[in-house]
Amino acid sequence: MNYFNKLRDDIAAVVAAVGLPGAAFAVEPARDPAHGDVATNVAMILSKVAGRPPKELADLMISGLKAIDGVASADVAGPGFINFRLSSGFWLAQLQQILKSGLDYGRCDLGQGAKVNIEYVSANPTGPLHVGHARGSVFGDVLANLMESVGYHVVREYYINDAGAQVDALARSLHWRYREALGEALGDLPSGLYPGDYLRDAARELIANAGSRWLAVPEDDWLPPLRLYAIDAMMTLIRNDLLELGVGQSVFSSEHALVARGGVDEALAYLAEHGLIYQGVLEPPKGKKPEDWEPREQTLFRATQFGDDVDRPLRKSDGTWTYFAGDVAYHFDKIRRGFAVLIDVWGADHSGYIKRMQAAVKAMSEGRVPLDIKICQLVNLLDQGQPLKMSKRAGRFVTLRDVVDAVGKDVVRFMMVTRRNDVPLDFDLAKVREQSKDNPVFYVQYAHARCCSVLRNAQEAFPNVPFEPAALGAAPLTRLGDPGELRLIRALAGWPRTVEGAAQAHEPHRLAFYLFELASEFHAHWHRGNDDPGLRFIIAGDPDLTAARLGLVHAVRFVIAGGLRIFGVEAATEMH
RNA sequence: GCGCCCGUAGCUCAGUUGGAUAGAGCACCAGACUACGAAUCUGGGGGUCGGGAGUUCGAAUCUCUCCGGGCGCGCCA
Repeated sequence: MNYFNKLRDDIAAVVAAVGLPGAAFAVEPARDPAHGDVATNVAMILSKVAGRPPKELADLMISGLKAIDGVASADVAGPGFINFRLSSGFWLAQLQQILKSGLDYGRCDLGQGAKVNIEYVSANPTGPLHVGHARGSVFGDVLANLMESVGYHVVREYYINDAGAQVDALARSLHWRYREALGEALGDLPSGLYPGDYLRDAARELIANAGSRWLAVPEDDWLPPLRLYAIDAMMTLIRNDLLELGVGQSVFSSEHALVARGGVDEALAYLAEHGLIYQGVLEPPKGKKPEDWEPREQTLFRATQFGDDVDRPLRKSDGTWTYFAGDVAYHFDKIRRGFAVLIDVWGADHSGYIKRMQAAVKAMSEGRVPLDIKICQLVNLLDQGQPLKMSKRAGRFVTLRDVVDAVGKDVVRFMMVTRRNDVPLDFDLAKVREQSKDNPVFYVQYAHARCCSVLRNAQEAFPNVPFEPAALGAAPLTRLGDPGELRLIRALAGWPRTVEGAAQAHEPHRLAFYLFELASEFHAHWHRGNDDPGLRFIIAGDPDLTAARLGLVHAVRFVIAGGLRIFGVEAATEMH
């Protein structure tokens, strides 16, 4: 389906036929349409290994290249590029392919069913998700959709950090609110506990379920059960927030459960067997020595053997595991579950942990399982250009739910992947409600709605002509030939390559840019019809031409809707 | 002090994994509606790709080094 791949195979066959060695060369869209449709650097790449000038090699191959199916012309240009122009028959065949594939155009089997684990969100279960979580949630979810669409078997996962001091604080916070709700006058909430009304709600539910049975017992007795109760309540909250956003992991892995079943011991035993754990003393960080620094002997992982800067501690001085030890065990578990690729989606504040985690995975998988860690930078929440103030300390922050309720899930989802994950993103509540080109969600959906609109109108104009995509595949598509129409077809035919590239790079934002550009091409072509009515899609009295052009409209609609489906965004059929 | 990320038009950002003359949008200027939906479109000006050096046929992209911004830096997760 990705015609660049097909052409590369054809070109490679010509290379072999003239007796040149194989090489990794590129087949790409020509940068300038004046150059042609497709360009390859094969002659320049081969010139290095063959020790002959690119031009000479190109001349050697040119007659073979011109004979490739679908190639209308091939020319040598510039420093040794070979530019191809593809035949109109070739482009019409692409269009037919789109009409045949429908919403599935662009799907492929690149991944060949390989198992990929994508872990995302993994927010601590201490409260509802805030707007900062939206980016990682959507990024992970869209990346998962994208990987599935190119043939990977994807498992979407959430790691619940339910084993540390934070969930103890959560349990104490719940107990405080519980006592409060049962009538005790407690005054201000002690520092270190979680404010926020959601725990008042949880306390009231607790009373409904358990009455006052946790009131008069010592902390050692109420803490473990209330911790479980609180984590469960918070995870319910979080899951519901995620569902509101259209995000749904299928696997929720509990750190507590992992530790309880000996996962940490197993992972560390594996590392110990391979001689990667030792007792040692770390140097203080240079130039920033903490005031309370004391040399301390710790259990360390030899991360430096796998590219990290220092060896990393696995055990705290009180004998319990560090967070890193738990994460090592968790990734060991993922490796043992047989994933070929691991992807973690983290917030920017965790970027300091990338190297050590990758070192651990490299060590535990003997270099076989790549771990790609995608860092999501901050989202600057604005309203009409003004930053929205939030105070997490006071428990007042803009929740994910607030934002989804305000602008809708489709808008949040699309906007979160309109930037590369590793650059900060401005999210302006006023702007995304605008119906203008400033608002990319609107602009893309508007293009789709226009497609739907013209299809409705056409059916009214020709009540007896079948305009379904299946019928249009056989329509006289050769009636298409206007340069604007061919531009659109070329743009459409580039979709599979865009999907493949985005999937290989784990960069879903590329799809957003593609869709914006495709929408732009479509709007532009639309307006050519304003200036020249002969270019409109619906031509009264010419059902054949209308049918051919509606084939193009259907194709645009399919690609936009298929792209939006990867984003998990509805393709609107009308704008209001 | 060290590590990672970022630095591209006045602003917000792309740049197809090293390719040809670096591209969009916003803003600014000049135009296009008795409409297949003008919520849009057409044209114009605007650049030392943070600076410098290197690698090669060729660098925004790779290496080194400075400058600037963000995040992080042994018992927080």
